[in-house]
Amino acid sequence: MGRVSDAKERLLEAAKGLIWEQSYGAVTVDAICRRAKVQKGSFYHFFDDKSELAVASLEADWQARQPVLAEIFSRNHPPLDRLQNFFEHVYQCQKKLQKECGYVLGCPLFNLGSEVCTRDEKIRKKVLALVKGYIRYFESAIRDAQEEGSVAGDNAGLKARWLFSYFEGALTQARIENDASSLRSLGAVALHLLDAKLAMAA
Amino acid sequence: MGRVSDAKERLLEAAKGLIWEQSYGAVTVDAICRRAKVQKGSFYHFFDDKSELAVASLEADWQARQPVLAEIFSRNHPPLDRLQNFFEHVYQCQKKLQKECGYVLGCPLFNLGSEVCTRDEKIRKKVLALVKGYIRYFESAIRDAQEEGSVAGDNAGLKARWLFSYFEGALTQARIENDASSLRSLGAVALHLLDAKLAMAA
DNA sequence: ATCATTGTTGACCACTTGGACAAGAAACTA
DNA sequence: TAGTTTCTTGTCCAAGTGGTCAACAATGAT
Repeated sequence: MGRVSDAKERLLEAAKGLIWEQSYGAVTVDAICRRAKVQKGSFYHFFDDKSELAVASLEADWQARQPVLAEIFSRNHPPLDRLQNFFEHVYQCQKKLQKECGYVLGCPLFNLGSEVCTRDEKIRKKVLALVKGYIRYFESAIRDAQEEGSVAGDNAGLKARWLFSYFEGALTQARIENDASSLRSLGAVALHLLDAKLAMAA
Repeated sequence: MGRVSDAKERLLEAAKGLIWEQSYGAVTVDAICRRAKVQKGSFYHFFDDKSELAVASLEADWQARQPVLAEIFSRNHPPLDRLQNFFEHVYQCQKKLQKECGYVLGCPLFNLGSEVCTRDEKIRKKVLALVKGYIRYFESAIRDAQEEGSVAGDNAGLKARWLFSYFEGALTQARIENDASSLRSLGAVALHLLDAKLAMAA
């Protein structure tokens, strides 16, 4: 088996944190190693370069979030509740970030994706794959809502994309403003956008 | 008067283009100078550093866009038409970018803003100021629409922010996907989001 | 115990980076 | 014409960059 170590996990965690707090381009390999308490030699033992680490860190983060997402979007909950709970969850996360690290950081996927998409095809592809994952959660909730009649129409795929765009736009704006308060109404606006029967109730 | 030159304008233009196509962090002072065909010494004659150039370039770009924006959002046009025309204009711009440079570039303000907002307060402030400019255009159109009865409610400020979030989210997603086609329905979704009386007509 | 595997260390390198600078060139002014 | 201001040029530098490497250390297998 050889020597064991959690250096790889520490690198993934450090990269995720630094890139989210700053940006992909602003974070150097040295800085990642410093935060992970790992020598640069070890870095290159585990990863070819920063780009590969970023992709791995996106995947690790996605995997780590699965339990929470699966619970929130579980079919045990009424479809519109799933969305409301998801948005509330995001709002709480961003508020917590603001309190703990001083910044509303927005969405790590979109931050990174929009930064490097014209220059790093691998990261771009990975971001797109994970974005699709989120949209599928949205879509299934919307479809179920449409089937039970709490949302109009039968275009769940389209509406999921609209909603996701609004969601990401709001997150990015919150990041730039460094103010999470506008995210409180994410769920209410979502109902509006979806043409929900109980619109503006929440 | 001393020696005259358009090097400053060339630098502004080069910076705008490079940062938009790539990202703030990926663009070096050398690269900007190369594209602008200006020596580095001249760069530092006009600007203190890259950050200051970026701010100046945002401002120059905003000024240059004013005539078009003023016309689109002129009170001569019916309020909902203003929004429809604006979104159509953006769609055409992004399609043109895709054709001419190979990439859908999204919004220069949000791209830059979300990248540097935690590390460069001056750029962040400038981005916020210009964002506010766009939202004010939205708000005035929405308010006029509400007054003439084509949009429900009296919360123009709020709705302008919702719409802007959706708009920016869609732009960023188009950038990451490198596909402008989803921006075609910007206007239609906007009517939906605003609770417009003639929703989905366009 | 020895051995292959796997992870660690820190020195090392070529290259790029932002930025300073002094000398010169172009324009306008007196 | 001489002088002043503004812009240009090319060189130079210290610091930081991504990335390599060979020697070393821990682990489990035989």
